[in-house]
Amino acid sequence: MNISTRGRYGLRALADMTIHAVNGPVALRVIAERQNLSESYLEQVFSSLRKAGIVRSVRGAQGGYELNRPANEISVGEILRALEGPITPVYCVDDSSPGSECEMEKTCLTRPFWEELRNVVNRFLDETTLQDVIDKAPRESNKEPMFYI
Amino acid sequence: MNISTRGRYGLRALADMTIHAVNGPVALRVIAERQNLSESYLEQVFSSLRKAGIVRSVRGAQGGYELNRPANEISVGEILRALEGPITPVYCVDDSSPGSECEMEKTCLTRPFWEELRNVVNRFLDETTLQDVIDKAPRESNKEPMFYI
DNA sequence: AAGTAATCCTATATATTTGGTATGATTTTA
DNA sequence: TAAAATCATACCAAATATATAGGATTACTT
Repeated sequence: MNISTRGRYGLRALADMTIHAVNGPVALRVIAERQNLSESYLEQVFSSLRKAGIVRSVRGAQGGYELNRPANEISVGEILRALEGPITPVYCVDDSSPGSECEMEKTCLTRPFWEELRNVVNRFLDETTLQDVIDKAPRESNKEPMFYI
Repeated sequence: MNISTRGRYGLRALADMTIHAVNGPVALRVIAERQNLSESYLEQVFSSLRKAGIVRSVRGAQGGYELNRPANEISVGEILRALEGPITPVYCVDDSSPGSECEMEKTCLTRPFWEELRNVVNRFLDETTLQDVIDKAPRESNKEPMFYI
């Protein structure tokens, strides 16, 4: 039951970017340094976020990334799904990708339970926004450089 | 955000065992056959369940496993934790194993969020019992052999 | 125009985890 | 004594995660 580094780094980097955005885009180099993450790895992460419409990029010198929408209109579910794929405790209750249905769907003893767990998790993730994440973050983290989770 | 086969097979095997228990222990060979699982792999799974006090074993011919407590007194959280280790979306909010604390605990931007997610998941898992899982299972599954999730 | 700073893209490498199999020992019943 | 079961541990192959590397492209600055 684990979120990989893509999701962890991605969410943390987004929170960092949002907090430190003054005006104009923020370069990955800056985020990577502040959060002690690999810039190259963040590139891959932000590529996914851009393709999902969560951030937009500005290329060239003085470029970088910025949120594509206000932080309170971006759910954590959306972010994690962009980075991790469908969030589901077991693949067989992933209703997002047709063809992934378990063949014993109708008779499986545990399927109804897993569906419920999936719903509990996704409901929470979809109700929580990037802004909520930031609001819950400790104060000091807005001032000093962070290190890795 | 995935539960591995240990947790999936384990929960399904337990549900199967509970449903089909008449009196006396059920052999893994029978469960494995009915649920189309590897008996050898189930041995490892049930070894963990036994050490966690969820099932008890009867050795020798005509032996097998049976629940160590009524199904409505065994939570899914207990089962999954025995098979998967601590259920936590990110390792750094695993409060069960001391020493695993993230060093940036106090200042991490995302830690409070991950803690909340961990709590949402574990609350649900601890509130749901093996009996609940069975009660939600489709009727037919009590009669016919199942196949794998 | 040149240099630089940034994103973008894709291939590759390495380490870890997962999902088992295999082997044999031990225990108990028939 | 034979058979049926748990118990314990070692091992292995494949998949996945976690990056690193190298270059191409774009745009700003001087």
